[in-house]
Amino acid sequence: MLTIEMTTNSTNTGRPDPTPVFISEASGLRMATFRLARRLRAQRAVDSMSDGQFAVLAALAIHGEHTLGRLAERERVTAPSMNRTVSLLEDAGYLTRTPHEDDRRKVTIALTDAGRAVVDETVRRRDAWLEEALEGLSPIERETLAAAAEIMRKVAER
Amino acid sequence: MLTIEMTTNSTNTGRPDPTPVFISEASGLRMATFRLARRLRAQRAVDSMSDGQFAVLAALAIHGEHTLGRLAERERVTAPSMNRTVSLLEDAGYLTRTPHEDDRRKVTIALTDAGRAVVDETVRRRDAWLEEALEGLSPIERETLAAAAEIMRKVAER
DNA sequence: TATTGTTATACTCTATAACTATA
DNA sequence: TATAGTTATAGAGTATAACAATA
Repeated sequence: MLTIEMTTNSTNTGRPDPTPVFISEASGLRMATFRLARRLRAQRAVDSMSDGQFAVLAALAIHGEHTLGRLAERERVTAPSMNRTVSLLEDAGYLTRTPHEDDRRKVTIALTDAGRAVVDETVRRRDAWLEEALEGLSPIERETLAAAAEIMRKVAER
Repeated sequence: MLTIEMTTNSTNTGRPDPTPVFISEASGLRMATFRLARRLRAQRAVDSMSDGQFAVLAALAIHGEHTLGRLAERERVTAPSMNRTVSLLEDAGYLTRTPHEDDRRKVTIALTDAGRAVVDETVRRRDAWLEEALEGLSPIERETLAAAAEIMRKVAER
């Protein structure tokens, strides 16, 4: 895989840019992705819940119960940080911490019904907001977005 | 022909879904947008800088100098929060705080060359990462993403 | 001895309330 | 009196270091 040197910014030294069209594509997609993500993130079930807290609940909803260490690893924070977040969510009644069956050093962290409800309601609001927006588009535009979503997932996973 | 991968809600209660295709489109786009945004956000010039700090520098780079209040308003945080972030960025040499010309209660906050360099380098890295990913795609896939970016911006602005 | 989780401590980022300076 | 910014204080979220329990 070859590396491309990009010079799109305002500190351009004057050297001509070899691939102007591709650069424009990347910048446009980057900005559009950030703006749409920001709008979607604003749609929440519990307004006082931070993104980090919600991400933990969402991970448990999608991937099932975790040990503390695996949860910290998945969210890319340290174990003490995750321990603190988990404690707050436990106090709020959104998840439970139970001793692991086999290895008693570990704990099993799982969603409660209340925690699952928060995830479901947040997902519902975000999708409802987006759905309403999609309804204002043409069929071709919607097909373009659906196809783009597949490609974006592929790109994000590389 | 593109197949949309269904990612139904695992807590579906059995209630019939009135618009399964549209919801699938929305869910797919929502998840793809969040994942790509997360990957892009990880590409930074200064690794220790928080998203909030970088957002301030980016706002100054895009929209020019601000008073403290306008900057807080734009980033949707309180004036004391923004004041603290601005103080840290000022200490780090990324922006300057100067008295306002007309109204001496106000301060004018502007990027330094170092601050602009951080913004430029971060943008460069994100676009370079994305550009490399785009190179692995077909021309049609790239066209789809370029068209989708336009639509996503339109959707985000509604 | 190594691993898993937790506690101790510290710094950033957020907020609300109170204060200073200026209009 | 109202506005712009700042300071005081507190809670959330992050980290590293040290500790306890278990394998």
